Amino acid sequence: MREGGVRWSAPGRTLSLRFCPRTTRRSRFMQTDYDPHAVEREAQAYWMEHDSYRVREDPAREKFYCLSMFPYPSGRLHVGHVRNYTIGDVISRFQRMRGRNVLQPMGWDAFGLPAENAALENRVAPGPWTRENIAYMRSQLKQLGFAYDWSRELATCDPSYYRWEQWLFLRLLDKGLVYRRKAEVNWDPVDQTVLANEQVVDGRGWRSGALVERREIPQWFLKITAYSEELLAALDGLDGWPEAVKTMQRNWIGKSRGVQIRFDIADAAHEPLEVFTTRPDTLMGATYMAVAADHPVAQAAAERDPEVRAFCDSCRQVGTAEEDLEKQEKKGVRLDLEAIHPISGERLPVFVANFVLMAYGTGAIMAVPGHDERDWAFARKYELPIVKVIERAEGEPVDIDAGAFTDYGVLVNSGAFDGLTSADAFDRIAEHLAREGRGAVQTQWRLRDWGVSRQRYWGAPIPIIHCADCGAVPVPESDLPVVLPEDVEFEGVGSPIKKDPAFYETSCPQCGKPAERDTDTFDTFFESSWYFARFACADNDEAMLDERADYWLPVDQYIGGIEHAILHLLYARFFYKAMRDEGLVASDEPFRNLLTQGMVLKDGAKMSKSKGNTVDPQAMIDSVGADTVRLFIMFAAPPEQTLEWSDAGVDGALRFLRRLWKLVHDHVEHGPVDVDAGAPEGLADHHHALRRKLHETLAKVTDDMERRYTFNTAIAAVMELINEIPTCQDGTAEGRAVVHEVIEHVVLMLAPIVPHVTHVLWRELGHGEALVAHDWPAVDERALVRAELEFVVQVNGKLRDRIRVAADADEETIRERALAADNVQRHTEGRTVRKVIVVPQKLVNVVVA
RNA sequence: GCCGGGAUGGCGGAACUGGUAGACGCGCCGGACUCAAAAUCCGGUGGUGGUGACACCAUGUGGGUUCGAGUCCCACUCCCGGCACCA
Repeated sequence: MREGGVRWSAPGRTLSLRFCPRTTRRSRFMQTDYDPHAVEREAQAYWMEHDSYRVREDPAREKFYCLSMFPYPSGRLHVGHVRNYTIGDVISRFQRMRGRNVLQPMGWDAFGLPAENAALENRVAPGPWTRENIAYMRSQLKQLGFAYDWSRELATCDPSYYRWEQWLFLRLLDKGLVYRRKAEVNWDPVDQTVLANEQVVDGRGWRSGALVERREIPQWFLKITAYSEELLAALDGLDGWPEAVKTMQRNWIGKSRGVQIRFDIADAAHEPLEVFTTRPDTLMGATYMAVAADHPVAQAAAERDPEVRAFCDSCRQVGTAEEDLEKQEKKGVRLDLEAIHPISGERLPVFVANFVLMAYGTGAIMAVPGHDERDWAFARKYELPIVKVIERAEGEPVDIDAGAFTDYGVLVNSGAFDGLTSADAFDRIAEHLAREGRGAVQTQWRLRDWGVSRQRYWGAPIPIIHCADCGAVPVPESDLPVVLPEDVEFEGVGSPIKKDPAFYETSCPQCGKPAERDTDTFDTFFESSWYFARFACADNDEAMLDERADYWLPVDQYIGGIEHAILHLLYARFFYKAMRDEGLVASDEPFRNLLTQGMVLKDGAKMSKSKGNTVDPQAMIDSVGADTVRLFIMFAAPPEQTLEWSDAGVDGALRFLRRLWKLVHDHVEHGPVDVDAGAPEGLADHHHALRRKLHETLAKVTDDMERRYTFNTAIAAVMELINEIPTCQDGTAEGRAVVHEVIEHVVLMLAPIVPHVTHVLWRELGHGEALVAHDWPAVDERALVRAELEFVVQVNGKLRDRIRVAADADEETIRERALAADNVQRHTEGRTVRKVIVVPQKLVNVVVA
């Protein structure tokens, strides 16, 4: 049972001696000095012995699912992890004190590239390497005292985990949400292998140094685009998400309304060119066309013209990363074709250009250099005409020679459409084209389907068998999981399972003839797209999810790095909706509230081994203890902001905990406290003042922890409160009782942040029941009463004086007192008072001529 | 290149809804304790001028709105995150 909130002078209390430290079990004398390691050992032993963080589903209690993004087991925790997990732990512990049934699980995002790299470097297979890392990092998390329910731990590299995503993949395949097509990868022609984008450095393979080529291979895709509309619309309902993240996702999904226009080619036998534009109002300014290097028109031209062929080949000598493509110098080659403008009938040259992407829209564009910056730069370079067709509605006329004008405006040089606004012209031109059968209004999305095939070893096998006769055949459910062999030799490049007949040789489930398994593995975002659901029922080997998921989901608070704002969070949202439509979960969105933490920097730069500016949290835990690390990291900056690491700041945190320890020690050493002497009624002024400060602080800290998540200001407020304690150490029983109330509340308020030291201090304060079972204290409204208020007085917005007035003074009185203040008199003397603005509780501004 | 974010003392940061700029901590300076040092405790600490009361300047840069701007608007500089195969 929980001990109630701390109550002071409860009516009818007969025992006035609140505690007797000398008779408390275990500690006859409190340690004089703060010994973080002894304290942390004791607290952790208690939690383990009592299984304090094990949670069970309890429909009678309000649940709170608090989740931090699980780590990739790279070997050791880094400071970013410590920050992420401390934030999650503070929120979890706070919510628990608020009476919620809190689930805080932890697991391992265990598949991924680094294990393969480590395998090459150290000649350890990815499996054992990963599991060793997990064991070490788990011990680190335990040392940090995070309140995880370890019984739910999972690792995505375990077949008991990935079998269910193989199962779901086949369900989605069945449903038509999975398909196979060719798609481009980074190909290293020397190592004969596919490279990840990060393995392409300046266009070359990181190991071989060879120029990377884009190459097409067959891959599996998930139809995330089937959910484009819902993924976009549902963002509006995610009130608990940061605006910045929602904006990024909206832009990523990129819904746009435009017109698909057909341009005939002068050679009547030629297929027409289809383009998509969001600016049909600029159609009359189109002076040339451009197609992607992979566009059939460019490919056909390459057959005829060696120069075009060379250009198209050179376009392939770039990785697949959009950043690389966009940063290239805009180049093109003119084709031996002319397009016909659908309205003017003018002939337009057609280029193949490296800035047109086959993956977006139709792979062809109409270029309007007057009103698009890229088109403008390209036109300048190749001396193509630039025509102004949009004019500003008012103000200076547009100078098209200085640069493209991309705003909306009024049409000029557009024949029958002159004088229309851009918005009207959009509709009129779209109608015109539709009538002529040359175009139609269309919605275009930037979002592309999710390619999930990876040509790598250390991932979950894709449960498909390729049969010469039957094609791609799903592995029967009864044969799942397809287990990844872990006892492999990992040397050189290429995936071991692609060379392992024992893995890939099998028979076709349909016809029984010899067939081969798919040797690709899933993108690791696949695992991280549903792990949060599996934590609800990680032990179920009969089903992916069960009714426990209905109790815990959705996640009430998700915490992770801002770098996951788009990909991970969008894939997880998509997965959740797909799982919902499979009847696996009951809600629409996986994460009700999202907190995106900032990076941790050292000397103004991201920590990295190459820069040699890393901080190892383990060394810190070893020297100053977990509580100090937790305290510093929460005090140094609010969670969403980048955090600048400071060793000096760590010392400051340790010093604070020593002071706190000493404060409690000295207080306890004084012997029992008569708490009734601190009854709120009739306290001396300075005692009432401290008590008011306490309850004001409690109100602020509660708000900071619950609503604002600004733990740095919560800690600062507690420090301020502690700094006021000496005002009441006056040797009176009343002062001592108030100080006692303050100290107990300080320990409670700090409990979510520094759980070990507060656990021990709470016991030293004479409580038989552990702090972990205690509720968050309540604010005593009676303590907040003030007789007087201070107002700041400004003259013309500059601070000139301060006045104290009775709390219930009316505005007229405040105004009079403000005008009468000495320094206000000096600044208003001989000038006319024009206006007096009174801001309640705060300030008076006297406006003079 | 495109999308998102940030910039406040010597440093990390505070100022929550347009209302006291610099809370809290670090560092530094001075003092106490000590044979001495460390640790600890007490006091001071944005800049300039003034013995002082005070005054002026100051939130990346330049403009604007307002009685009042760190906060809102416009333009720019630099830094950070993401860009679909790092996680």
